[in-house]
Amino acid sequence: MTIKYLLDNNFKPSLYKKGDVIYEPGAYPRAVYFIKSGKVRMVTVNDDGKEFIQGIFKANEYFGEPALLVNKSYLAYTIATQDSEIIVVKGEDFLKMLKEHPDFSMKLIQTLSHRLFYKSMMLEELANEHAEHRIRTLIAYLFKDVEHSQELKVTRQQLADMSGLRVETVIRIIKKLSDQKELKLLRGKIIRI
Amino acid sequence: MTIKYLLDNNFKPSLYKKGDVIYEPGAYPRAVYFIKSGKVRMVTVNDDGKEFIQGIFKANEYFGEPALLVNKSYLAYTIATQDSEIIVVKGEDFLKMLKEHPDFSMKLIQTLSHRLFYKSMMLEELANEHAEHRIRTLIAYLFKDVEHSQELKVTRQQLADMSGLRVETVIRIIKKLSDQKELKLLRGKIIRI
DNA sequence: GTTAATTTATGATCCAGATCATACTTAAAT
DNA sequence: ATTTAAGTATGATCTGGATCATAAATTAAC
Repeated sequence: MTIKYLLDNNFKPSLYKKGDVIYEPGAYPRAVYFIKSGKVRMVTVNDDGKEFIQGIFKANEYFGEPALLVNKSYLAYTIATQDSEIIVVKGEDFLKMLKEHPDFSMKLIQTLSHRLFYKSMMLEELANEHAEHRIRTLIAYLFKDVEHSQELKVTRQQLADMSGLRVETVIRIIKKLSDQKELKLLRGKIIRI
Repeated sequence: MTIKYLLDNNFKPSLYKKGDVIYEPGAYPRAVYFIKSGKVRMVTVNDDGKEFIQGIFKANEYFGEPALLVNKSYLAYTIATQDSEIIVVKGEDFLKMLKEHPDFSMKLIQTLSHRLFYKSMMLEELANEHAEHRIRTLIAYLFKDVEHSQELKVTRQQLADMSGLRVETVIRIIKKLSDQKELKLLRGKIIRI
């Protein structure tokens, strides 16, 4: 796995504290970021300060390549949502990795394809579907890595920031879905049935 | 360029007539589609029949790889918007191309990165911005390959289908932008100032 | 274990943009 | 050159979800 490869090749992780900004919009990309431990959120923020969550990245994932590869400045903030160890791989080293390891290159293509899938799905939702449908789709998507009768580790605010809705709306819809037995609520937590 | 490579290697284009459906949602991906000539639109359609334009592809571009590479069925329809010659490259052949031509692999990574950029930008718009802002951003994006005082070859309906708005709303906003001299209207056509 | 900060909850009001309806203009088809 | 279809235009009404306000329940911090 890639992180191990990097550590074996003497790349050192940097420490980011919860809340630290890793990069911000407008900055010129110089590196790709591999998460050894921790979690980050990638968000765009509009003029009113409203956040939209473009993605959440956790241990063993990486982020920041698209901007680097197309040589455009970042669109989003990336912020550590908990203390994290992140290996910052300089652009040139990343390109070398791609060149020298076709299997990694292939993996990257698949990763990018997955992200495109998610974004296409959400675009369709935001463009055409009403609040309830959006939340249903989003929850179904998030439930896919959650066991039965386990909880979703996501707040209503985060669901709002992923779906383009407001917290109050999300809260009302979750309640409704719970009434319709599509999910369970346990002390506020959303539980997969 | 890739199309030339394919033709030189004896891949033959298929003909699709205007309106022909190249693939549809749910179908299992078996190929990647290279456009020799013509144009296609990729659209998702919701239960009410409302379309959302996920992308427009023209000569020398290709489409359909993400679904193939992550091995998931298609989300969208792809429809020829004019008579088109399209080289249908079977999955295995496409994978072979990727393996044998690292430069192509690199190009693909960049292409996917570009598409991600566009989708991230539009997600932010659909999630957080009002109609006028969305249309401004979208038009600015489309104007980037349009000369000064040249027209945008896009209808109001298409702008609506790319922005998640309704035609009437787009028409009203375009009119307003024209009043504000942000663009010119010539017999209905949108002209870059 | 107590205080502070998040998160969840719920009602009341408001408004941007959807929807409906109808007409005009431009481009395409025959 | 006409008919037909597609696209643009504009007013009137309606509505889903935003916004505002206020409080209760959890969780985190000290």
